[in-house]
Amino acid sequence: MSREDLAPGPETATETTDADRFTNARAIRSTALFEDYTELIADLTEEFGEARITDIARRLGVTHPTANKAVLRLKREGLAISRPYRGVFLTEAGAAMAREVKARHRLVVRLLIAVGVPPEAAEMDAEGIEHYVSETTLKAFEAYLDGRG
Amino acid sequence: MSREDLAPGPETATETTDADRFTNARAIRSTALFEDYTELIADLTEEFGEARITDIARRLGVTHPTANKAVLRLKREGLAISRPYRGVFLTEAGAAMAREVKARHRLVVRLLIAVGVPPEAAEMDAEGIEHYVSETTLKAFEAYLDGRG
DNA sequence: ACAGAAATGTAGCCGATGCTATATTTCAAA
DNA sequence: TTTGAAATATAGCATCGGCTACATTTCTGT
Repeated sequence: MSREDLAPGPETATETTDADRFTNARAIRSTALFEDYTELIADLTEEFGEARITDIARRLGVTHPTANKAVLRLKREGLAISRPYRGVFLTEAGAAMAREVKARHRLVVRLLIAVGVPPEAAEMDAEGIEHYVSETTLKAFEAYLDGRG
Repeated sequence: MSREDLAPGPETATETTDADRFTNARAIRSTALFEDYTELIADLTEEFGEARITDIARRLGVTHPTANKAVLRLKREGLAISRPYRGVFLTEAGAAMAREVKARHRLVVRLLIAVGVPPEAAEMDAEGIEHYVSETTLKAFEAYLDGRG
């Protein structure tokens, strides 16, 4: 006996299922770390002219071996480049991701503040929320902030 | 030479640092899965009187060994109980988590829709966002939805 | 009652993401 | 210039969360 026989549930035909949503969330979870790293490397490069492993690690609150391993993955994915014992730099793809993430971050913070969230909490929560905001939702946020919401 | 010497940055004294935010986000990431499972087990129990591994797996879009392992972790954490080859049930702690998560989920979806996000996108994005919404932000959402925003 | 189907459990693999401990290299100051 | 400190790299460990393959148990229909 399958449960669908007993209770088809609200979803029919082409609707989005629970599984779709969870699968989507899992996919995002796996890219969130890359987004954090590219954004941070962009920040550090702007501030200091380069992003050093030690600084990356300190800003993220992890040990440097952890940061180093993550940078290896970034390089493998074509998002960053670096030479041994030297700073890390973003590729064009990495820089593009960083710009995109930063824009999303700012928009999420602005929206949270606009609906009454204290700035400190908005910054804190945005750090996690930003990764899950879709293009559609982003557009809606923009419209809302432009007073058309 | 440490970078703090060159650029103290905006944070001083008791302010929240980047590292604090990222550490917070990582902590949440590690509980997000438990929240998904407890919420789902609560739903299935209400619908069918029990939550079976196969149904949990299908709803989450994972294989049953994956669901089984997660349930083992839930049991280890005191959030669920089960006997071999039988359905899974929440402990009081698990049920409390489920109630809390469900309330948060509904509130996030309502807020997203209120600021103009299409319901379908709101449901999709809420699945990830809900885990990162703090108590403070939740209160702000409530106030906003009550027209006091 | 029993055979086959369905559900559940277990073993073992993999990659991601954290850690500590230990090289190695670079940098800075005497 | 050289030497000690700082930064970086690497090795090895653990857990999580996904998978496939296979064993076991329960359920169901004849």
